[in-house]
Parts: sequence; structure tokens; C-alpha cells
Amino acid sequence: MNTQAKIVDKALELFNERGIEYVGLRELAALLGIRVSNITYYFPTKDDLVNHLSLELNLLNSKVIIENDKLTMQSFLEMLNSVFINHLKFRCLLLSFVHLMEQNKIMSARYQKTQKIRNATLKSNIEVLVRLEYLNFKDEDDSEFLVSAIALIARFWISEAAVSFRHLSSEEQINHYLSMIAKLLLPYSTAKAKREIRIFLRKRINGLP
Amino acid sequence: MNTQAKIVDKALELFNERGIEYVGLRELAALLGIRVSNITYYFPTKDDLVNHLSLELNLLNSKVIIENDKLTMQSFLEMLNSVFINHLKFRCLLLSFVHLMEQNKIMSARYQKTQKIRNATLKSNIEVLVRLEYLNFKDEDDSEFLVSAIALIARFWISEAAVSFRHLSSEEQINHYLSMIAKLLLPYSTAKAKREIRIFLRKRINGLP
DNA sequence: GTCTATACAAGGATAGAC
DNA sequence: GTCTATCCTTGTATAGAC
Repeated sequence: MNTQAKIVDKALELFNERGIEYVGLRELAALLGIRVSNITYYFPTKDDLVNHLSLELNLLNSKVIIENDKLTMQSFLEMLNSVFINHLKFRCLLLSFVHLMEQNKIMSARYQKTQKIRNATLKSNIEVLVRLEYLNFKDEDDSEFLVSAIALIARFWISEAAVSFRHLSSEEQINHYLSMIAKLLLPYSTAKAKREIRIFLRKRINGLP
Repeated sequence: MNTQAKIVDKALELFNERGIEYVGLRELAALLGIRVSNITYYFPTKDDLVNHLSLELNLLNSKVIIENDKLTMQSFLEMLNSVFINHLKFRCLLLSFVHLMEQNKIMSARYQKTQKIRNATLKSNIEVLVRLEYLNFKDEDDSEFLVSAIALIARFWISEAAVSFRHLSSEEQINHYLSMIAKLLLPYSTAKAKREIRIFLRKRINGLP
């Protein structure tokens, strides 16, 4: 493993444990047996290092896409589960999310772009679930509401878990927020969607395989 | 106005503008025409200053309580509106929320205590709304779901607004998240609750007085 | 009780030698 | 590619003036 990869690995480990802002470059360098300026050779600023991690998360998340013809209520929830697992791997980024967006111009610009695509994808998924008779809406803004609410939960679940559910395991935390999304969908669900959701919830909450 | 009050006022102003972490004590002192060590006389550490602000927000929010006998769907939403307005006044605290909880032991301990009470109050409000036939539940965990979801929105709306809705005015931001909570309640609402919610939403969205 | 001057450690960033 | 040396800024601690 080359120096750059070592830096990225160790940085992610430390950042996840204690928070990006609270890990110094000197400590990171010491643990790697290299000098601080060796880090700044590969990553001129700390933001560049964080930026690199952010790109890795983006790459990981962009792989989690279901084709519309394979979409079911269950596969939709499983997709969210995969995204949540990626969030866990890069939890430091989500915990410092707001400040990173305000300080790091590059990350902020990329995020705005990515987010547009993600929201559009989410919206399209919801629409397909309507067409496949998993969901049905009475108001026309129901769809928009669901997209907004799911996006909010997906973006901040890890922050709330860090302050309110630290005593729970990662798996229990994910289950809690996936269940929240499932409950959110329930009032708009058809009978067959309700069945899939209830199976999903039972598996999650009772911890069945 | 005495020195301590001046410090608190100016600090809140700067913190809200640029973030707690990005305002130095030297800059704060310079703008006040005093020396850094004069700030540390009143607030030995920066955390103590932040802590003071947090107490002010707590005090403000603790005043926003409705007696159970005056609870209606509308007054419930108006109460959330008041809380959101308080959040705006101390937005710096909510934006740095997660890190403050991890670093500042005193704030963290107080928050855990306060949050227990707030969640209990919210839960009791929901229960009263059920008794007054504003809400009715099919599942027994519907109530818990609503409490969790509303708490999540209330805690992180200002963070999401900062990254996703910066172009909107504060009022529009509040309306967006209040509408989200209203939409959340809609599926569990009785006819009379639906009426009040629709009136509330119309006022909010169309900007009527 | 109020305010100031000064020192110190730790943070990120940078220039230049090898 | 890696290192040393250095710079500037940050929060904090302390001694002391009035």
C-alpha cells in the first residue's frame, strides 16, 4: 500500500472515531510514522484530504441504484439500507456535513450537483412505485412531501443517532431510521406494499434473518 | 449594558453569521473594543460562552408550552412555529449541535436531561390530540413514530435549510418544515384536524395573514 | 471586581533542502 | 517523494494593574 492510500485509510479511521475537526495532522502523521509535510505533499490542505474521502463516499453511493424494472417496495427499502451502510463507513463526513458545506467550496459545489441528481432519482423511484401500485396519492404534493422527508432522514439520521442513540449498535440505529421511513410510507401504501413493509419491519425489528 | 451582556450579544451575532468554530476570540474582542483576557474573565473558556448561549435558548424554549386544555391542532402547530423562531435566533447552536454535544460535557449532560422532558411533553401533546379527536391511530406504535419524526425534523431543520434552502428567506424555510410536519400528521388526522391543518397550510404556503 | 499584558501549546500551511 | 524549519492563528493560563 502506497503512502497516499495509507494516509487516506488512517485518516478515515481517526476522523470516524473522533471527528474531522478534532484530529490533528501531527497526530495522523505520527501514527503513520511520517512527517506532517509528507501528508501535505499528497493533500496540500486538510480540506483536500476530506474532499478525497467525500469522493470515495460519492463513488460508493453512486453504485447503489436499482433499475426501475426491478423496483419493489422491498428493494427500495433495501437500497436505502445500502446507502445507510455507506454513510456509516464515512460517518465523519455526515457528522461534519454542514460545516464542510460552508467551508469547503469544492465539496459544496459538488454536493449541490449530486443532490439534484439524487433527489430526482428518489422522486422517480417514488413515481415508479406509484405506477407499480405500491403507492397511491390523494394530494398531488404527497410525492414531493415523501421525497423531502426521506431526504431529510437520510441526511441527518447519523447525526441524531450520534447524540440520541449512541448506546445502540450501528445495526439497531439503521433499523430505527429505516423503520421510520417505512412507517412514513405506510399511509400511502397499497395492500401489497403494506405486506412487503410489514415483512421488512418484522425482519428489522425482531432481528430475524 | 454591561460588558458581559455586550460579549454575549456580539458573540451570538457573529456566531450566527459565520459559525461558532470560525469566530475567534480575538476578533470578538476587537469588535467590542476590549481585550481577549477580558472575555476570559467572564467566560474562562469559549465553551463557557457557548454554554451561556445554550442556557438562553433553553430558557426561551421552556416558555413555549401550551396547557393541555388549550391544545388544538392549530395551537400545536403554532407552538412548533414558536420553537422554530427560537431556533433561528440561536441558529449557531443548532448548526454546531453534534460537535457541541461531543465536546462540551456540561451542555451534553443538560441536553440529555432536557430532551427527555421535551420528548415526554411532545408525546403527551400527541396523546391529548388523540383524546380530543384530532388524531386517531391504527397501530400502537404510530404515536411513537410521530414523536420520533417530529423530533428529528425539529432538531435538524435548520441544518438542512442551511445547505439546501439558503436561497429562501427564514420565513419560507420555517413554512417549509412546518408544512412537512403538518403533512406528516395528515394521515392520522380526523376531519376536524384536517380542516385546521389545511387552513394552517394555506396560510403558510400562500402567505396569507 | 474589572481589565490588561504576555506567554504557551497546538492547529494548519508553506518554502526550500536533499 | 520525503524531510526540516518556520510562520501565523487559535484557545487558554497566569501574573498583575487599577
